[in-house]
Amino acid sequence: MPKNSATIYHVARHAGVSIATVSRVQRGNGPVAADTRARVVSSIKQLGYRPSPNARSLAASRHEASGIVFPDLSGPYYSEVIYGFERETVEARQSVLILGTHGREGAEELVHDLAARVDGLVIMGRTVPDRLIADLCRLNVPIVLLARPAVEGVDTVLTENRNSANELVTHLFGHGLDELVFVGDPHLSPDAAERWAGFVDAHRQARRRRPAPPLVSDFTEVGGHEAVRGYLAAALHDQRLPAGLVCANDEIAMGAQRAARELSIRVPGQLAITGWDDIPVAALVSPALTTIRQPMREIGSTAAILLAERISDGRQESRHVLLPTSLVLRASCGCQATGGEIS
Amino acid sequence: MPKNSATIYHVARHAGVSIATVSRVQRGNGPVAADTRARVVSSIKQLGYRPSPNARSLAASRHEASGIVFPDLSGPYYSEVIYGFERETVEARQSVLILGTHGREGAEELVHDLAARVDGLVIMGRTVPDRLIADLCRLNVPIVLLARPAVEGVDTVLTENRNSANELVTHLFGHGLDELVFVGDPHLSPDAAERWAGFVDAHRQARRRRPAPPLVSDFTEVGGHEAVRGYLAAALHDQRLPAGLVCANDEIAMGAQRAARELSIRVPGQLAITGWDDIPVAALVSPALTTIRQPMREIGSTAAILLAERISDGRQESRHVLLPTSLVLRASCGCQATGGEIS
DNA sequence: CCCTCGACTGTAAGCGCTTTCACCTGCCCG
DNA sequence: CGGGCAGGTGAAAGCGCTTACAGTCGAGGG
Repeated sequence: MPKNSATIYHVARHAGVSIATVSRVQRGNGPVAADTRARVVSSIKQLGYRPSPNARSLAASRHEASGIVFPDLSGPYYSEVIYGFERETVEARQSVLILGTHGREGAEELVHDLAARVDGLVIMGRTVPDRLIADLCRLNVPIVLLARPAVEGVDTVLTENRNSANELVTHLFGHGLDELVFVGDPHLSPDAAERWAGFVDAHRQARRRRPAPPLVSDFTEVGGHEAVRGYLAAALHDQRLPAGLVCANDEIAMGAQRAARELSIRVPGQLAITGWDDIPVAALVSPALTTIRQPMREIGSTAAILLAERISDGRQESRHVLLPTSLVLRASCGCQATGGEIS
Repeated sequence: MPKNSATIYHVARHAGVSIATVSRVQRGNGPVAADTRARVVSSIKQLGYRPSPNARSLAASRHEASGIVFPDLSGPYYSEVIYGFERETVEARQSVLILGTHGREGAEELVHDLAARVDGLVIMGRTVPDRLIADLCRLNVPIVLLARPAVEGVDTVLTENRNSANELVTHLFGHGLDELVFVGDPHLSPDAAERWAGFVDAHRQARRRRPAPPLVSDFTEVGGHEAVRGYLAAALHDQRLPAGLVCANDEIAMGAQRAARELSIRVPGQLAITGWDDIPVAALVSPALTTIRQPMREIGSTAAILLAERISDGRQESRHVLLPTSLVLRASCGCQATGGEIS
């Protein structure tokens, strides 16, 4: 029973060559005579040799791995981004390390640890303080930031927010919906801030009254439900129901729908509700959710590609990718369309 | 500008000690005089030293990392399991590597690679062939299997399936629902096979006619929708609608609901629909889905704990954990309850 | 006063690889 | 027939750490 796997020395001895030759065969770089190669290859197979990634990393000072850092790992948004990232990264023969900070105490230390184990890092939104980013940059760790305004020296992947929000709101105005309320917290994420800005833009461009301040909610279904339920109950009491709720993401919108259902408010009859992201269930709920589609997997895969460029091609100048979004019109805003889309 | 981070040698020189002492201070094991320690600690801080995980792994032959392998990374089920796993694993000061096989060609090689980078592996269901598991066992890689029948020499985490399925079906019989159809593919996963078995059990125990064979579907919403839509359309034509659909997971059930809606079949009025897993949206759709709750995060965290036991405590005998599930009664089976639960 | 012992500390041998350099063939060309 | 030149190959120096093992030194006991 081979206690632990064979090393390069075992292979070398078995094939009657030096470890240098084994290394060359296995990496496929240096010149090796055909018969020698055959002998070594056969030994490798017989002994079931596989090089230790650790030793290799140490000697070559690269890791063949990249990491991705999230504030949290739950919910469809993150999981889809990870999906795209993992797929692309593994395709490039790199391992994937993930880390959720979960608002932990020692999060910064964990990120540093992670950074020491990978060739590059993708970091989501405001997961970590700017100082940490700067630290890592100074250590020459390639970094790609997701959904976070561009920073000097690192790449970023963003999705269009402001114009799409404008477009969405303008569409709602077109339905004759007048008083709209934004649900979410612009301070909680750069994305949300942009969406709120676009919301305000649309009002200004349509020469409407300045909209009410955002109905503050975190980005969960439960948070959205709670905020919206309280708000709608009061509005119902005052007989001043708004015409529509523009939610900062789909989960809030789902919570809003639930609140409306509980209060017997018809959607979209009495109240339009829109979301953001187009998470998989948005199309399945009833009424189906009008929302802005974000290419979530593509965010992940784009980040992976940018990172790979930095790592292998040694690109230095920073790139900033802005991915397009699309307005997905469904029933919840008052459209008859069940799945129609306008890009 | 420090090109790359400081090594143990830099710290040693800076503090005027040997690298052994630095190592001792930093690992906190060997005896070190208080003042020496202070000096070294200060140097470490000043130079921003952090030990290279690679070098450490190589020297100590452990990785301080564990890996998790999935067939796919999309959908709420996997993401929740990963959530639980990541959380627990990071808590134990280990890094987390993830790998999705996505039915790739070189998947086995990738798993082997992964195995070489971690201290232990969690593997989901039938993601990889038995032979690979055996290979890894032979290499002394600690392994925890998820949702997969126990195998000699490795740990497993399972959830209760058969009895719960029985209980669910019996409940449906209680609603006076007679002809039930199981939707899913018992051959695709051990879990599904058990659920089907429980479904059959319930029929036998209630002395009913042997149920119709499963309506085959993969585990996605789209797959479920397609299978169910075709089936229901035909059933509608023959005027032989079944009383209920027992879906192998919630996503299939969501697809089934959509199909029913499209065909104007009332749920639960004309057709009861149940799912499995209790994914977050199950409670939010309308009608809310009756389902069996699986403790998804707990599956992940339990796996992490078992793995940690194997790794650090060096436990040898294999353990098999069976996690309980609970029947969650909602509207889609005909219950009035909106969120009631029976454990 | 010498020896023993324990608390510290340093030396050095790996861990398993990559990579540089030097060396050794033949072989071709002048 | 000698020199140059590749293509092959091996020796060896790291990569940055951990960890025996071997010192060193002051204190305490015989």
